[in-house]
Amino acid sequence: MNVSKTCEYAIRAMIFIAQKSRNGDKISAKNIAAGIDAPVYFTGKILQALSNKGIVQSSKGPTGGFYLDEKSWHGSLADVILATDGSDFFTKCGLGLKQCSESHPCPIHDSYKKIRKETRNVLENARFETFVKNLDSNKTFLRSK
Amino acid sequence: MNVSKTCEYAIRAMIFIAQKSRNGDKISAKNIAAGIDAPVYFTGKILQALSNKGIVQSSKGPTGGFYLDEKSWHGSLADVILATDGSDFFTKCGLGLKQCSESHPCPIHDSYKKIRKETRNVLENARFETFVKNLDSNKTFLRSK
DNA sequence: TAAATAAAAGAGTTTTTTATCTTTTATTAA
DNA sequence: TTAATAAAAGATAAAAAACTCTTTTATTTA
Repeated sequence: MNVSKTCEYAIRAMIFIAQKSRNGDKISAKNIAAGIDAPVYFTGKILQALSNKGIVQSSKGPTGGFYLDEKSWHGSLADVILATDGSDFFTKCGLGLKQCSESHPCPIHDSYKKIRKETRNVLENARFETFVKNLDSNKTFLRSK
Repeated sequence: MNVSKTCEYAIRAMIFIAQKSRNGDKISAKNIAAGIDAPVYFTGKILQALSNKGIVQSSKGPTGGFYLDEKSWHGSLADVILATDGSDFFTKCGLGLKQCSESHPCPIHDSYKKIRKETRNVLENARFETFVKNLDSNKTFLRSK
């Protein structure tokens, strides 16, 4: 829960790309930003980072843009969160204590463990492909304006 | 998951106060900061805010300090998170979409709903009083140094 | 092969969060 | 009734996150 704003844009962008690039199209950062109602330059930077980590694919030049290969198409929300916010999201001590571990736990260690297990499970099984159908039929939405 | 640093200090402070003020003692911001290895002035500010919201009690002057009344003693992690990070933590759309709601959901609405239910449940039932025993017996810890 | 297109890279700026310091107010106890 | 103590309040400062702009590199197609 509570990912960075960068990560929110990243997830929205990924779901948008999943929907729009199914047919082989490549989508420009500009069009993605417009499609998810996000700041253009910032979206570009975020996609650049995701591309470097192999979460999304890209190609330069005219007809270029961002798209998903077969592997990325099956990616999950957990992958995006890991790429943008780092492994801290899934592993960091809830109280920020460096020495906290299974054998040397902070007071809320067990509570957090329970939450994390459920969170991780849900996010790892939430794949981009899952979301496209509901988007296509307008049961869900991505852009405000 | 992933609360602000302010909230991490707040929870650590609250658990520390719960442990140390059981016998009626009042604990100064200075001693609390030392006890949880947190920045003194910042801890003071955080406690001030928590005090304004009734999460913790305080009194000025010599022998003054922070303590918990009967009601606060039974408080939960959810109370602290709500006070420091606001209701967004429990209710904000996972993609940051203002218009997202039960009847007009974003793509990941249902996934987040599931995570939130578990998260909220755990945090509301994680009360300060619960943590004191394990701290007393050194099964858990709060300060690094 | 030149013009156009789009991502990559790099260098800012702005805003928010985290953290510090100083002054004021309240309370206690000598 | 004054000196000491501790929180409250207010004003900055530093660091991180969010966001923008410009230049460079790669690619396409006319």
